[in-house]
Amino acid sequence: MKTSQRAFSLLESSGYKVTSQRQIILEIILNNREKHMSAEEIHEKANKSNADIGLATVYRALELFEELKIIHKMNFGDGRSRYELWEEEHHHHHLICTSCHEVYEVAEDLLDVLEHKIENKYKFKISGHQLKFYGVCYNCKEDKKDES
Amino acid sequence: MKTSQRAFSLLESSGYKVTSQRQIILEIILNNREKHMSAEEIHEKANKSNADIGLATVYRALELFEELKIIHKMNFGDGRSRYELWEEEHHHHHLICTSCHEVYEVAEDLLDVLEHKIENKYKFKISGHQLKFYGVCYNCKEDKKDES
DNA sequence: TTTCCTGCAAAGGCTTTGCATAGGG
DNA sequence: CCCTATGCAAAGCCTTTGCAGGAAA
Repeated sequence: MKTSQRAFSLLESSGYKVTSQRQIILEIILNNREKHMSAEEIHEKANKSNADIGLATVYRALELFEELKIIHKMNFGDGRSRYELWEEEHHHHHLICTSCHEVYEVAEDLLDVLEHKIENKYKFKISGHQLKFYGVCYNCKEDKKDES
Repeated sequence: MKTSQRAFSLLESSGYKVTSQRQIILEIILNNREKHMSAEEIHEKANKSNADIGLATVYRALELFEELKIIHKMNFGDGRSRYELWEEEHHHHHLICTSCHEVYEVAEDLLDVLEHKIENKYKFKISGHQLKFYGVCYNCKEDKKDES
């Protein structure tokens, strides 16, 4: 469980306290990689398996984790923010199904060439990116059976 | 002013009415390409130069335009949705400065290869994409003067 | 005339904030 | 002990909705 160690020393060295609530919240995120949970969902999970944590505390912890680059806030267009581990090189993309609204992760990155081009042409120092593809996933294709 | 013609025939053929409010709202969007305006900003502009349009009407028009693929709703992480013309092949990306929060547009696309790869590997039929780069823009670079 | 549209205000949903208490270092 | 963190409830935003009057077709 390296990630949590790193995260907590980061908290300490930044002058923040390692509270039980923060530990629980981070643990939930770690145990649910690739789930893109909302604050509400994290809150529910926390209170299902542990003591009572206030929703406001969840929001404050998430804000802090984001500031420390432990997690990433994202938006998939459903009106609430979703969170994901930062992952050193968080070089993956998301496929969002416009039919069932499922979100899939894609390992490929391949944006390096494009990034360099943009950095030079626009004099813009890139520190991160977020790429979403919209479309219809395998499970939602009408002609799914024909493909067997 | 081709785009608005196309938009209004689309409205009619879909059974919606061409009202003055919808015309004004679309006109504002057309006259402010690349501005990524929020509903509130469109509302302000509308009431500055014209009669009174309710904010709810703006939201309803934007929702309709999005459904008809006349515009695109996006999210730049500032808590409100922003809108942009659909533009047949809306193949451009956004540079978001983490310092001044300005949003720039990039003409390059170059995602075709990646898209095909993903379509095949994940059996996902892609219909659109959205790519955001985060970083520091030219105007916010500290070493700006050294580069002259 | 009929049906859809608009404005207003109220309601909704997510997120943030104020304040008194609890708890980490 | 001191100072930050938490919980609760209230407040803040952005967005959506209900409803009665108004405007397209």
